[in-house]
Amino acid sequence: MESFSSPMSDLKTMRHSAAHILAQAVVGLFPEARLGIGPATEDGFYYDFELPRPLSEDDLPQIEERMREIVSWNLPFVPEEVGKEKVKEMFDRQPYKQEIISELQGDRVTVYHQGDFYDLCRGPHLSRTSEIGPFKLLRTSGAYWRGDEKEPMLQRIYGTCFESQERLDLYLQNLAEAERRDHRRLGKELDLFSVHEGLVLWHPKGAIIRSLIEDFWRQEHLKRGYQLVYTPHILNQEVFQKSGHLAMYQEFLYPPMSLEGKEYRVKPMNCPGHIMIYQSRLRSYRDLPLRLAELGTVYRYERSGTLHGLLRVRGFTQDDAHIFCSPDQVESEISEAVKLCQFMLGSFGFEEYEFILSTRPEKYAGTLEMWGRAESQLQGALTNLGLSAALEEGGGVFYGPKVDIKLYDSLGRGWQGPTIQLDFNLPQRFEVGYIGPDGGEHQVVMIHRAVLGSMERFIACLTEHYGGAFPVWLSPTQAVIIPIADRHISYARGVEEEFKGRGVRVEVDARSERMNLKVREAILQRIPYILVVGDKEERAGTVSLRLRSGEDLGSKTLPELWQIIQPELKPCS
RNA sequence: GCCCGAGUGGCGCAAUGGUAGCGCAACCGAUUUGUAAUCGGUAGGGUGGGGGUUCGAAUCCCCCCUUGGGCUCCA
Repeated sequence: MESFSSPMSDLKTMRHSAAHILAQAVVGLFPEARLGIGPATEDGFYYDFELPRPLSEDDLPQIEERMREIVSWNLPFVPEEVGKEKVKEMFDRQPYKQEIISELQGDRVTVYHQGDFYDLCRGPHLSRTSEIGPFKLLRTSGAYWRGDEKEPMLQRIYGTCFESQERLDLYLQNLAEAERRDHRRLGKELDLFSVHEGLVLWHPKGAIIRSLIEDFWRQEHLKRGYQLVYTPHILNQEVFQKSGHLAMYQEFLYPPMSLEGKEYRVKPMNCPGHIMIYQSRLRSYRDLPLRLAELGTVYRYERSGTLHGLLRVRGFTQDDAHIFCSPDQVESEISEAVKLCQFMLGSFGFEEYEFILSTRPEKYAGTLEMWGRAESQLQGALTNLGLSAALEEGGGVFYGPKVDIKLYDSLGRGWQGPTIQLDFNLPQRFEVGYIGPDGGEHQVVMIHRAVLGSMERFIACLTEHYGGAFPVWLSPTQAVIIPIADRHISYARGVEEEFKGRGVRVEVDARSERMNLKVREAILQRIPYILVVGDKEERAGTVSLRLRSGEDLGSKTLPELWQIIQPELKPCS
């Protein structure tokens, strides 16, 4: 049961009550409406309905109006304990409610009503409708009954409600701000990439960001004993039959290509290729742990409705690695991988994130014993690092337990990013082994891990995280020199050469436009350093420095400028 | 995939039955400028694709494609 005292649960209660008022309003407008459920959510509430006609956003003001009316009636929310049979009668025209009632334990059920509107509800609620805070209906959408696509599609109305108008306005402002930070919008404005049916085209400015991240990634992996590999984009499909991917993920695979009686598939995973490299010769325990890393591009046919900018795509590059090790190396390898995740995220300015430990699902490969051991190894590695993880019981993949980190987009939606997964399935299917000190053959343990997730998803989150103002070392253009008049261009070129020679991505904006326009555009492009040069600067051998934040740092000599820029050129770690 | 919404020049938008227009960008010209949009001119689309209704279709109907929100948060 929820506590009544904390402000958070007060807000939840209020939103839940708001959902009931929404339902009452909708039933008022559509007496034949069938009700689904209407809970409070993290930042608002919704209610699902089956209605005689589709709703559109244009219906929302009318429904809101009706809600206000109900609020003004100041009806009490009244709970009632009713016998199950009686409740079934009360809701005899509500098939979805019937379904819920028949699944409830016990023979008495709580029903709430405000005015003549009755709803099945555990509560709690506000005491009267007038206590509800300022609210707003936000959007409509479809939602399967019980989230199951075999069930009918209902119409969902989302809204939110706060204790004060200021909080509501702030929330709506945040929504607007999130829209400005949306990576799809920034991707266009900053000319970073475009996406066509889930396939990404990286434009020059996005490509340089990506390649800088990849360079950094490679260096950090080499430092940590990983070996870089490349594997082909297509393989004979026998490999995917053997790995089980073909059977398991059939619907996500692109169809086969046939040539000379052979069938090839575009790879949906990098693991089989890495296993082939491992198995290219006999391995000894002395070779372990063997860490093979690849920025491996994979293709999966995601359902059209789930595609979303760079966050869910059909072709993406995993920052993948497979660690082949002996059972006693597992814990330390996991631990190192977790540390690498932390290091990587920290290097890109992500400070707050949560680990999620997912355990054995209902359908699983391997033995109970393997799972038990692996889960405790994952947990152990986290504990030794002083980290806690949220537990997701049964959330593991069929082939092994995993630890994930979610990255959040500007709207607060979480997306799986870094992940460390144990795999019991592939070593068995491919008989991946090594010769132990005893001269016998032993099965290897495989750890599959990605410390960023995928380049696409990671860069999407990075873009939203910084609102397009990437750190200097990742900025496509790091400095722009703006000559005030044409006669300053040659001085500007000299400054450009000087800093280009020092590895700065700098350019001169020599267009025949006014300085004001160039400054404006430089700021909109989030260029970190804006260097204005005119007569004064040329005489003194300086530049006038302005930052994308709008801050004006005044006149700087070139050595002074270098002192400012140089420390920003490398990732701070 | 499913529900609802949207697709109009490179981008952002207008025109809801009378034959497509605005801003930015592009191009040409003028201007040489002191920290978030200089001025003028030129060109560019037949409205995502296909079919239909109509004297006449961005506008209405049907099919398809693309795209946005959602389909997890358990009375």
